[in-house]
Amino acid sequence: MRGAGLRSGQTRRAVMELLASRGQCLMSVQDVIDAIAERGAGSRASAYRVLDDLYELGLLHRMDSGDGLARFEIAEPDRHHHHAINEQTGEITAFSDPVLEASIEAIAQRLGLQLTRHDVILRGTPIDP
Amino acid sequence: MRGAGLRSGQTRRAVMELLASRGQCLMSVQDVIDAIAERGAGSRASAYRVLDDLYELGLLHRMDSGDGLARFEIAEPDRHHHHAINEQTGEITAFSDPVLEASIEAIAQRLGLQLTRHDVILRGTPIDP
DNA sequence: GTACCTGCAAATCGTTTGCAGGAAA
DNA sequence: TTTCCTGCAAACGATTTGCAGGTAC
Repeated sequence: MRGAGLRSGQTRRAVMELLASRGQCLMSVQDVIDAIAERGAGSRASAYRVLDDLYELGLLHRMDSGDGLARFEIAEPDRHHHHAINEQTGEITAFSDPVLEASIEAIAQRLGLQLTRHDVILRGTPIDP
Repeated sequence: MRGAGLRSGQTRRAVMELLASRGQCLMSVQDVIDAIAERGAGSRASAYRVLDDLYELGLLHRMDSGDGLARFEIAEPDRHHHHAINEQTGEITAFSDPVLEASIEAIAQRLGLQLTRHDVILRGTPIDP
């Protein structure tokens, strides 16, 4: 981060600490703003700027789930995963699957595409056992 | 469509004819508005309303690609597919893959999820051969 | 001391909605 | 002739930007 010429302002520090502490958990920008506000730091504009900076640096993952809200979570390279949305509750859970990844890899190769990113979003309702 | 109590207004007809003629091709709402405007029909508001109606009926697929624009294409049940985005040109191409679908199916089962929808979006740059 | 960061408020932009008139059935 | 559809303009809500002052280094 320092390498990119970024300094350590209060909002940036608060956002990074927040997301680092949450792990694989998508948060909407508003969630982030509320959370850092509780710590007594941050404005809406700064939150958007910080999230965007960190995303550009590849430190965050971003998901646009179709409800018009951007969501972010910390990028942990060794914990690659995707998300499933419970349409009844709106709850988002993470999952990972090597077969899925392999097939995506194969498709990219077939398409002649050097992947920079890929997203898989599952939506559905829980099956009562 | 008639079954849902919908009538055949000029905007609705223009949008349906447009998307039906395009096939598996995502169009942004603005694209749709421009296209039907050329035919001398349609307003922004009606376009949004019509697209939303048709989407609710399951006649259209919708994709929110992260650039803040909603895109639609006609839903052809026997032509299930996903999309790959060329990050250099913004061009969107469709692809389908049975292995991918099977792995998604398996994941949903493992998660105890009755899928209502699933999206896969690949982003990358073309590999020069 | 300089360049970056922050907060505020105003501006943007895609999308939605209220309303009154026009059209389909 | 009832109900739905349309267009216009205003409203909305998430995100962005201009600017002036504060802060990291």
